[in-house]
Amino acid sequence: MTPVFLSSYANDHQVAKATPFARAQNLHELFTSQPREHLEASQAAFFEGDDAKHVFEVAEGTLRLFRILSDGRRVITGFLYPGDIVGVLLRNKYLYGAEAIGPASLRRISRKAFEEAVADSDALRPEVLSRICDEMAAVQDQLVLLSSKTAEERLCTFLLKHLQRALAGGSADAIIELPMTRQDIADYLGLTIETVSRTITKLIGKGVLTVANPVARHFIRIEKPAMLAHLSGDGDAKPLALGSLLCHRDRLPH
Amino acid sequence: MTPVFLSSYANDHQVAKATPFARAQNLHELFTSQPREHLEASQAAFFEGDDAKHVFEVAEGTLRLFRILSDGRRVITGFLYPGDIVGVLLRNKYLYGAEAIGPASLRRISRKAFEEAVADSDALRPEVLSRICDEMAAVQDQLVLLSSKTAEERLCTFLLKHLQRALAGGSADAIIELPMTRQDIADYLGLTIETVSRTITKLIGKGVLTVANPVARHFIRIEKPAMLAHLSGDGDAKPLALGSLLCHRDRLPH
DNA sequence: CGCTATTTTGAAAGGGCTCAAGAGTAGTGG
DNA sequence: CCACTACTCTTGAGCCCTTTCAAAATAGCG
Repeated sequence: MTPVFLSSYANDHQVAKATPFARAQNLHELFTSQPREHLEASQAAFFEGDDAKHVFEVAEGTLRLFRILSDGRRVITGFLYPGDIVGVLLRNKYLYGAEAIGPASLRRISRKAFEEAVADSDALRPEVLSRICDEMAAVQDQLVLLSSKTAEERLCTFLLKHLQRALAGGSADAIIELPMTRQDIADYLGLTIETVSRTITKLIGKGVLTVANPVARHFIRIEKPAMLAHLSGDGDAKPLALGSLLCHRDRLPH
Repeated sequence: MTPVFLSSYANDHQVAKATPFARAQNLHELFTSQPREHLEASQAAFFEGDDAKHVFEVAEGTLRLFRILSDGRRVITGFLYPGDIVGVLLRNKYLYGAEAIGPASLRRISRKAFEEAVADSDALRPEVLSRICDEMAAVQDQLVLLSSKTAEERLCTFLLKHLQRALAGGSADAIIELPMTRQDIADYLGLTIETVSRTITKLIGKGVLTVANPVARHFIRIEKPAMLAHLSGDGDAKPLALGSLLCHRDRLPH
């Protein structure tokens, strides 16, 4: 929550003239010509309830999306990583706040320009839909996690997702970086910070993971990925096998 | 889970020829010329993992959207009411199953026809976006509910939402119908059926609501709407006042 | 009226929370 | 270099809410 905003910010209407958004072949290109805006740790890009006037793309760093409840509690609804776009799926107000976990930078264009570009482009629309699908799928998974998983399952699911992201990103070893604090993880998983800490300790005890000591507690090495996956509770047994087999005849024909 | 599918089902490619979807002024019109398909109680329209070949509109009744976990537990991710459309926001497979709570009927068109109609119509696209926004907002709210609300708050939130739906629908009195079973409510709120039952009993004890005896337990009269709202935990104190006021200077300028 | 499914109620156990203190990690300045 | 402070994280003990297990009551239906 420290102040000061350093980077210069160019009015996006000027930029809009210079760069014909209509020619963009993918959403990323909409942002490439925009100036990078830098965020300090804990600095917010916007708050819940702000007028949603811009769409942002994360250039560097990690952001947290959060809502503050009336009793002061915070719920983290998701994290944003480089390449992620935020601000698309809403009416007039942002549904959540977004703030940098560490130093971060992003680019923005106005919602108006974004929507016009998407409306005019047959290439962009499917990508928007595709990203929205991913986002919805992620929120649904989170919903399942919160409604029926234990603390250990939640944490393992969380770590597993990060492991998959790291491996997909080309990382050879099973070391994952968790830039967010324990409190962030707790608020994301619907637990307390104490439970997160205790559960990590328990997983270390089981030999599932170790903390990469030297640098910080924010780097974790997964020693037993298979066990992690098993403990995550996302059934090696296919979730839908039962329903499909037992009730196949009850389905509407097609 | 009883079998038998009664209504005749016309291949939607034939129908597509007869009705030019491109002329539809709203999404509802896409379905009006389609035959109604009837569902018995507990009969599924589709299951999680099925190829997502159709988009459905609910004509009558209530459906539940659910996922079955590997350990057999069920999570209900939402309910569908008349006028709701399902099957839009996904890639190739349905992310959840959908089954009728009581007798229900729906209309369908192929995803291909739906997507073509939407792609061709400047009138339809905003409506799709608008509905997706609502859905995302609802899931986000559910996420907050599951991650930080108590059993009583969850149930009150649930009842309040139904009350608002009933009042918005023109219902003069504060009686709401809950067509779903207690087990459905439990699976939706991330609780057990016993806790749901006990919490309702407690709310009756507080005078917040009464059960409309004659017909069934599925009709509930809200005696103290204000208290219900208060107990729902969605703060009469604005959730974002704190963040907005304290940290206004930390936000990115715009 | 009897059968079944759903709901309610009761008692006991458990998992995560709360409260509280201790340990490790920076960053600052003498 | 070492206090000093501030912050994050870990660990401990007791409690509470929800779950679990079990049984009774009520509703739905042939």
